[in-house]
Amino acid sequence: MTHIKQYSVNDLLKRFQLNVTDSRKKILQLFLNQPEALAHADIENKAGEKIDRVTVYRTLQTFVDKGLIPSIPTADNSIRYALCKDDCSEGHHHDHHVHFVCEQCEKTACLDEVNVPEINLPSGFKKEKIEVVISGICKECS
Amino acid sequence: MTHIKQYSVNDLLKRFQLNVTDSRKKILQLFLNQPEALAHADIENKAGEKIDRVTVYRTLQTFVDKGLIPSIPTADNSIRYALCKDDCSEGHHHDHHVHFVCEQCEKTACLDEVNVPEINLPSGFKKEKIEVVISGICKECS
DNA sequence: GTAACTGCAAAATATTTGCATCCTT
DNA sequence: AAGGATGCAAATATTTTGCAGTTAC
Repeated sequence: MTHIKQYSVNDLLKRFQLNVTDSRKKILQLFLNQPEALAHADIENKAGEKIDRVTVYRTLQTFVDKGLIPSIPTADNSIRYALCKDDCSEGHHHDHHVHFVCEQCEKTACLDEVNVPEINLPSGFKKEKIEVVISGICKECS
Repeated sequence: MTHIKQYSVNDLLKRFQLNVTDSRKKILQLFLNQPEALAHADIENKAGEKIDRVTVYRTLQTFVDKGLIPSIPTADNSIRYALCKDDCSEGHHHDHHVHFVCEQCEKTACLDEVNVPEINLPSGFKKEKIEVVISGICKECS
C-alpha cells in the first residue's frame, strides 16, 4: 500500500492528469499538510495568499471529478474534503471510506486504518460505494 | 419493534412534544406517504398548497432537533430527510442508520432492515452515531 | 499556438433573521 | 392569556455563470 504523502504536489497532480497550476498546488498542499478534512471556507482562508472563491469551487470540483479527493458527506450540510492516505491514483478509490467527525472540535478525519465490514443489502440493490460517517469524540478531545 | 406508520400525524407530533399545527401536519404527512427521502425543495412543492419556504426550514429544523426525523448526510451537498420506520419516539434514535442513494433515480431510502456491523475505532475515539450511506442502483432501477 | 485555467463582476440560489400577526394549548 | 408558530420582507450567504486575460503544455 503506497502512502499518498510520499508524492510531491506536482507528481500528484500529474498522476491525476491535471495541469499543474499555482492554485492547484496551493490547495493540494493544504490537504497534504492537514490531517483533518477541510470545508470550503477553510481552504479560502488558509491558503496563504487568498485564492479566489470561484477558483476554489472550481478546483475542488475538479479534484473530486478526477478522484484526487473524495468529498465527505456530513449531516449538517457542510461538505468537507479530505485526502485519504492510501494511494488511489490508479483511478480507483476504495469503494468505501470511514470518516470521523468530532462533535467537540468539529474536525473531520479520514480513518484509513479502519475497515468497513461487509454489509448485506436486500436483494435487488447493487452497491457501488459505501460512506461511513461516525460522529463522536476524537482522540484529542477525549 | 413498533412501526412508526401506525401512528397518526397528530399522535406523532404529540409524542415528540411538538405543538400540532397545519404546516407540521402537512410536512409530516409527506414523510409518512413517501418511502424515499425528501430534500428541502421536494417538501416545498409536494405539500399540496405551497408552504412558505421559511416555515419549511424551521419545521425541518424542529423535527431534526426533536429527533422526529434524522437528516441524511450526502456527499453532494443536498441534505435530505426521511422518517425511519422504527419507532424511536422514546427520545433515542438508534445510533446508526443505513441509507441508500440510487445513482440512477436519485432517490434516497432508509434501509431499516439492514444491520450495521460493529466497527472498531482506534483507541481514544468515542463513537456516538454511525451513518452509513451506500450508493448504487436500487431495486426499482436494476 | 491552443486549450485549459484564473479572476473579476454579476447573476442566480439558498439560508437566516426580524417582526407583526395568528394559532395552540 | 401566553408562548409558540407562521408568513412576509429583507438581509446574508452560498454557488454558478460569462467573459476577457493569462498560463501550462
